Amino acid sequence: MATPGILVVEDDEAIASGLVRVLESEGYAVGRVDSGRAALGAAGDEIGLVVLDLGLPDLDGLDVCRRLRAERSDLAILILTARDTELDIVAGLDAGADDYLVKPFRLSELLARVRAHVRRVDSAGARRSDEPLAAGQLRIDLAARRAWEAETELSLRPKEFELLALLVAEAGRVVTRERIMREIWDTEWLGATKTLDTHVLTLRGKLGEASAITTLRGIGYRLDVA
Amino acid sequence: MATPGILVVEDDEAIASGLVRVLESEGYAVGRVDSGRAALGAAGDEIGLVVLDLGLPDLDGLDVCRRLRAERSDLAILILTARDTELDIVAGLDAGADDYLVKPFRLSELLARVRAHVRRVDSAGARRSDEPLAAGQLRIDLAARRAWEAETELSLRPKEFELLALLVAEAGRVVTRERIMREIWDTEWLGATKTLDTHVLTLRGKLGEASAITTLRGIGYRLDVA
DNA sequence: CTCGATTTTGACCGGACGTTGACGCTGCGC
DNA sequence: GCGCAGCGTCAACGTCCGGTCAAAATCGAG
Repeated sequence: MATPGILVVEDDEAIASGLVRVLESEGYAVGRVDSGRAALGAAGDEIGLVVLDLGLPDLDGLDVCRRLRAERSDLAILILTARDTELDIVAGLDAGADDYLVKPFRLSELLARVRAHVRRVDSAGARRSDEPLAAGQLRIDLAARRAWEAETELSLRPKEFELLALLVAEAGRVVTRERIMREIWDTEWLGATKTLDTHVLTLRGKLGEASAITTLRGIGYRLDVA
Repeated sequence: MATPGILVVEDDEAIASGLVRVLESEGYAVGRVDSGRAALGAAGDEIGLVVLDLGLPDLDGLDVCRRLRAERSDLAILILTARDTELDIVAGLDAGADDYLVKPFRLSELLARVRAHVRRVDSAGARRSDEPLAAGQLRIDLAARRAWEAETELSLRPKEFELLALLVAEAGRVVTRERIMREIWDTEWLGATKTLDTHVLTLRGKLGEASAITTLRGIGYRLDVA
């Protein structure tokens, strides 16, 4: 499982299937249940993120949240609700939720937050941390957050590491600027900013001859290894 | 089916005939019906995209959408409507729509989206994007964005690459100037401009003897391989 | 709060790339 | 054979995109 699965817990048919469709179109593996009890049963190891509606028919949503948190400390929980008072939000976060979205919400905002949580879960080690990432001389240990070129370890800063990991994962293929910005900086706004360029620059400086980051003008970058 | 047909479902006479006219002038095969019931009957295999207005006289538009989706999972559905709240959009996407356009919309935006969907439907059916494209000595890797002739890699600029990819994909068949301008330059304005000619020129210079770009006077170009 | 590490910004530069326009060529209809 | 329209060819130009670097802002540990 490259990306962890998402479980949608929502009893309103229209909203639920809409959410599932949108999330699936983003490439996530999505499961869906319509009650709190079912949620507790369905949140297996393959689930990395739960999108939880609070207005459930059987159990209290916050209670479900607490139990999920108790079972799986590494799970990301995103609460959806119509209640927006400060107290509600505090209660939700206290119950172990990682995030809180008030209905009606904008889809783009939900997706942005889902991306953020998936990324967090991804790199926190819920992912097959031993799934060895490599290309040519480059080896990457996501769990330990370390990278080697041949036998020498690279000294990378956090963002540099994420960028290199993405490029290695897609070695030989073009990775668009848009995608990089989305996955590492969580934004689509790729206007006049030199952030990506600068990081590519420093990465190039730290890589040897055997690994080259090729620029595809107007498109993105591609990691080419000997 | 080179380009999938488009079905316009709209009961307002003025809007409908306007849409049909514009889409036809873009080179699409366009059908038109003015009721939900007729839409369900008219959406045959030759239809790749349905432009669906939600304010229909007989059936509920979302219902039509759901039924279309149930019958043809590969169909692209673009909804037109005056309702623009987030909930409406979620409901629309839930009903199986792929896209959503709020009236009043700009024609250019509609056309851009139609293009995007047609492209998707087009390529989803035939080839996978990571499947290497080839014709004769020419090989093209869309994912890596590289091209080879025999064993030597070609050094192509962005537009040249896209042009060659299109020609290779249609190798042996004529590709009209109109289509090239639409797919690569996203415009139909093929008046007095030497842009295409120049790119064909440079491409010819970079290709060897085994691959020839034949000119079809007044029509377009055809890639002929040994 | 302070300091150092890390990230982001902004200015500047260089060059690749796309486009244009003038001119020459060629096929095709008359 | 003539002329026209469509295409080939080439050099030149303007634009946009990415590379580069230093300085500023932000973050995070202590």
